Order: sequence, then structure tokens, then C-alpha cells
Amino acid sequence: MTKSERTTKFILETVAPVFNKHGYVGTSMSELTEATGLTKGAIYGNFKGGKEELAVEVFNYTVRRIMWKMAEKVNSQTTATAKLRAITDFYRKTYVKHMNEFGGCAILNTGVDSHYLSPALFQRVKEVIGKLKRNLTNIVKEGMESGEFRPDLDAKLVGSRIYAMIQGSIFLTTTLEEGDHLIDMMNQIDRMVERDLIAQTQPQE
Amino acid sequence: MTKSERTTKFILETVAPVFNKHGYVGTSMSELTEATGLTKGAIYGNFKGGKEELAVEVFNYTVRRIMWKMAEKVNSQTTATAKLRAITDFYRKTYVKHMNEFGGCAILNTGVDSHYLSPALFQRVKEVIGKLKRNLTNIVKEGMESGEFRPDLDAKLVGSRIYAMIQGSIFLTTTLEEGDHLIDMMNQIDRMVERDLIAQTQPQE
DNA sequence: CCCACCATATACCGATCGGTATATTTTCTC
DNA sequence: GAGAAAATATACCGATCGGTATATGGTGGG
Repeated sequence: MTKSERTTKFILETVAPVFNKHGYVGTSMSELTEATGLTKGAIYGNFKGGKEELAVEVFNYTVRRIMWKMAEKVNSQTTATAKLRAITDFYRKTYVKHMNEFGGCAILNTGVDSHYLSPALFQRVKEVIGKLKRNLTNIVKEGMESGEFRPDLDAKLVGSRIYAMIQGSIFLTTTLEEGDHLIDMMNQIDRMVERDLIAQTQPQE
Repeated sequence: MTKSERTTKFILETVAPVFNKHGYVGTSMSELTEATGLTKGAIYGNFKGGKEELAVEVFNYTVRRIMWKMAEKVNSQTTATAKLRAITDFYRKTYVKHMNEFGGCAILNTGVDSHYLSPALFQRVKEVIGKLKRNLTNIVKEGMESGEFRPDLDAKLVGSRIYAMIQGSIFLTTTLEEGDHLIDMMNQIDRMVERDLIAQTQPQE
């Protein structure tokens, strides 16, 4: 790994929480030079596309890192139930901590922030949300095919719903600065999986 | 109503969607003069506190108007079940349309946007969210006291949860530009009320 | 170890930022 | 309807914005 590659990575890492907290327009180049200790020459040298390209790459970098962590936990599970549980556990344990250090959720913040301000950035957010929704949907489908889940589910709807619940609780957690909201919602999702998704061998006890 | 009062109101109305779309820092005074057709002199004359005071008053104005509309629908109902249903109906019918015209949800956008950038604005968002959560919680309590709902509910938790679900679906709706997310979530909340909140006279059929 | 090249720093650009002092017009009161 | 007062327009402020051209310095290949 060459020196300049390390610099590029260093910029991405250092600048990510700044962008996340202050938003795309709210972050100035001078903030970035201050945060990194570098000069504009260095930053523009590594990101020729200017502020917008930098913001997009920062977003990609952040999302890739955190999604990788989640995928690791999820893929080590075999059943759909366990995978969904791994996801709620990830948000409960890993993601709350991440948000505290990072200054909130990049997807939520960037999604709201870039709308009407940076088409390129906004497009990327849409794609990432689409991917996360698809992941959830696929797990539900998997569960349906294996007989683990009820066969009459609308997998896409369930996936979207779970993701909306997650993001809603993230919004309350960061805005009210009360982590309970996320925890409670993850409990609620677990409960929902158990009651509405898992195929019940007998209708009732 | 004097002329200047009408001007003040005109500014608030005209400027509200601009602030909502571009955010606090993303909105420049020149955008506001352009949108209103007025000059800086007029705007600063009506809002001595400058951009931040204007943003706060715009937020208050917007929230008050939309919350009033919702309260109207809710207060015309007598039972807790009907009140919750009035709320989901409000989001389904009135709020989706409002967001289309307005450029999204002021609470979500301002909450994300003002964090780390405008303490005064952020504080107001927290207060408004607190109030909306409290409204929901109080309806749940009301239902518990009337015997309409199960007596063993954690009203505050239920209220928060419903609000988080609403906001999560709003985020997906505006970011993915697909209104279905909000509709589906409102259906889900209705279902949740019926199954988890309403006291069942017999445990099962 | 040297030197060519690439990365970073410096200095600077015009544009725009939020804000204000003052001139001018409009509104309201009597 | 005249005049005081309030509201709006105009002109301007220093600071900072994102971005760039060029000078300087450090890195890595031969």
C-alpha cells in the first residue's frame, strides 16, 4: 500500500464523521483541512472531483465498512430466523456504539441532507437503501422457501417494513439522544418475526 | 390584521418549503429574497434575529399548522381506538399530500439537519417530537383507563414505538420517493393496535 | 543514491455568504 | 390628507465559500 493510497484512506476516515455531522453543504473545505491537518492541495489532489466527489466517496467508504461488519454476522448464521436475529443484534450492540462515535447514521443523515442538494450523493443513498431492503427481503424469502416462515408472506413488504422500523428508531435515538428507542424497536422486530413470520405448527396452543 | 403582519406571515409561508428542502445551512438569504420577491431589508426587518430566528419561526409555523390539522381529526373522535385510527388516516391521506407539496417532513428534515448546526432549532425539534410522542402515549393511556385497551401496556413505550414507525416510513417514502411505504406502515400500525392494544374479551376464538 | 515524478503546500481567484447602515417608500394615526 | 412612524429597498461590509495555478517538497524506481 503506497503512501498516497494511505493518505487517501486517511482522508476518508478522518473526514467521514465531519461530513456526517454537518452534512454536505454544512461541511466546508476548511473544516476538512483542519480535521485532517492537510491542506486543500492535498485533498483536491486525492479527490479531483472536488467536494461532491469526496462526499460520495466518504459515504461509500462509511457504508461499505459498516455493511461489511453486518454481513459478517449475518452470513455466519444458517437459518433465516437466526439471520434476522443477527441483524437486530447488530443494531443493538454494534450500531448504537458506532453511531455514538460517528455522530449518527450515515444513511439517514445523508439521505435527508443530500435530497435537493446533491443528486449524485442522493442517488447513492437510494441505491444503498435499496440494497439493505433487498437483503432483508431475501432473508424473508429464504425463510419462506425453507419452510421456516409462513408461505403466504409478502417478502418485499416485510423487508421494507423492517427497514423502516429500524430507521425510524434510529431517527428517534439520535435526535432525542435516547438509545432505548433503538433497543425497544429491535425487541419489537424480534417479536414480530416470532409471531408473524415463523410458521406456527399449530395455529394456537 | 395589519400589513406588516401579513408580510411576516407571507414570508413564513413562502420560505417554509425552501428551508425544508435545502436545510438550515443549505438555504441562503438570497434564495429567500428570490422566493419571496422581497429584499433583505424586508426579511431582516421582520426577523431581527437573522437567519436562525427565521428558521426557528418557520419550523414553528409549519409544525403548528400541520399539528393543528391532525388534532382536529383526532379530537373529533371519542374512543382511543378511533383516535389512533384517525392518526394513521391523517398520515395516509393528508400527510402524504402535504409532504409532496412541501418537500418532505419538517420534523425529520429539520431534526437531521439542525443537529450539530443550530442548537436553537434542534432544541425545538426535540420538543415537538416529545409532544407528538406524548400525544400518542396519552391516547394509549386513555384507552387503558377506559378498559378499551389491555391494562398491562407500557403506554410510553407503545407511543414511542408508533412514532418511530411513522417516521421510519416517512424517511423511506421521501427518500425512495415511493408513497407505499407510509401506507403500508399505517396499515401495520392499525393491525398492531387491533392485535396488541385492544383488550380481547376472550384470549382466543 | 540520484533524479524524475508525483504528492502536498502556498497563494490567490471571483463569487457568495450573513449581516447592517442608511436612504426611500409605504402605512397608519390623527 | 398631512405628517410621524414603521416597513422596505439599496448599497455596502468583511469573512468565507469552493476551487485552482503554481511553487515546493517527499517518495519510490532505476
